[in-house]
Amino acid sequence: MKVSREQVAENRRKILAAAARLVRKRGFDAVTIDEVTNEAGLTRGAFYGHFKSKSDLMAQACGYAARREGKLEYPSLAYFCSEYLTRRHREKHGEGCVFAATGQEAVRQPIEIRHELTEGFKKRVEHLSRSAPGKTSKEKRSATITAYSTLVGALVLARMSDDPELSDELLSVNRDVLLPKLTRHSTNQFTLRDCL
Amino acid sequence: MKVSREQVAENRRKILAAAARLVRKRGFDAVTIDEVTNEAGLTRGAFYGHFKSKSDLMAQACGYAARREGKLEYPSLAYFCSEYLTRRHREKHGEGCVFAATGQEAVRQPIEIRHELTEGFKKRVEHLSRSAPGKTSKEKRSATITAYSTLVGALVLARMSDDPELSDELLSVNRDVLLPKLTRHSTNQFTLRDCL
DNA sequence: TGTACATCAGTGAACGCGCGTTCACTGATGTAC
DNA sequence: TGTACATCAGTGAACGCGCGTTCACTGATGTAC
Repeated sequence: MKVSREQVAENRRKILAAAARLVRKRGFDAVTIDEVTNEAGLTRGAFYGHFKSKSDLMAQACGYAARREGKLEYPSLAYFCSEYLTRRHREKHGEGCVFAATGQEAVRQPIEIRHELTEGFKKRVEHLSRSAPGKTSKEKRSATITAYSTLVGALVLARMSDDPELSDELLSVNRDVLLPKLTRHSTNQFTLRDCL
Repeated sequence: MKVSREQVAENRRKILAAAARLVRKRGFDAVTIDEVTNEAGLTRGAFYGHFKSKSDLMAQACGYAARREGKLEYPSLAYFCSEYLTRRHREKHGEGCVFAATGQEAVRQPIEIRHELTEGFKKRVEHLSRSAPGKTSKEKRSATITAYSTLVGALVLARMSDDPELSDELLSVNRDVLLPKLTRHSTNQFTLRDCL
């Protein structure tokens, strides 16, 4: 049956949020239209009124997740790293960093998906660079890129590992190496709670 | 038709090598039994004489790739990093680092697959630690783990990026940050060519 | 404001395709004599 | 060493299932009067 215009917008938003969660939890190939629409409280058939195809949805969901699902403020790089390398983040497969959760699979996905992720990553680097250590903006950017690379690799490897000790070690070792470098010169404003 | 015992062993080896290549290139879900057996010069039906199931093959293929496909010598950590962060490695989707190529997807795969990757990763860290900077073996291990995390993250992000400049930047920035740290104290034996 | 009806978002069955897996068959291997 | 035959690795058709996508239908919305 027909629904109100507000309901249409709300349904679309729900599909997008469900997709952004499920693509990180289950991956591009494994997530199904059924799962996504059911999580949004709809049925399969409603889907194609909102999106052109599955990969269209995936691209938009990646963009949504990469833009931190609409959150406007960014945490400092130091705080971001400190929250990133935690058991909590490692366990949150549906809500964590979209680059660590889908970046590697995205290589084999349509260019639209890679594009959304790339643009999201650029934005994030720009934001985080502001609070990065370094005298010039080039130094700040380098510090951010290396830190982010380390975060993504550490999380991917920690999640991959079936040995809990190794997994914890990956988080703690990288934390010990990374954090001192960032807090030394940073403004140390550990105020934001929504960094992931 | 029946084939000789040597041919059976050779066929099995070919299937394994093809799977190790294709799983890195196409991912666990996307690679098919058809692709693998055809690349090995066989047909679909021959498969179940060699492996219990697709995921059995995937686990063995991951173990095979993680053990560097039978290569015995390990390069130094510095040389390993220097070869890792190259355009050549970024482009070699089927032959590069198995952790960067499949680690993130492996999270959603059967435990046997994760186990093979984890054990392979442990072995590799142990080997590379020997040539890592640091006074104690704990320091060497920490340096190796951080370096490897950075490598994996950098390669995943570089491959994800649809912007060639950003992709190159991910390689070069991490290279500039990582290599000086490793060569300062290392033995500098850049002799091995088979590090990936 | 009230009513009649055209619109159209959502439903759920159906379609088509691809893939993992099975199986009856083939014919080369390798062994028993 | 030579031969007859049992074994069994590989073949390719077939099965079953799941998933993306389509479509005829339903009934609530929202507009024209």
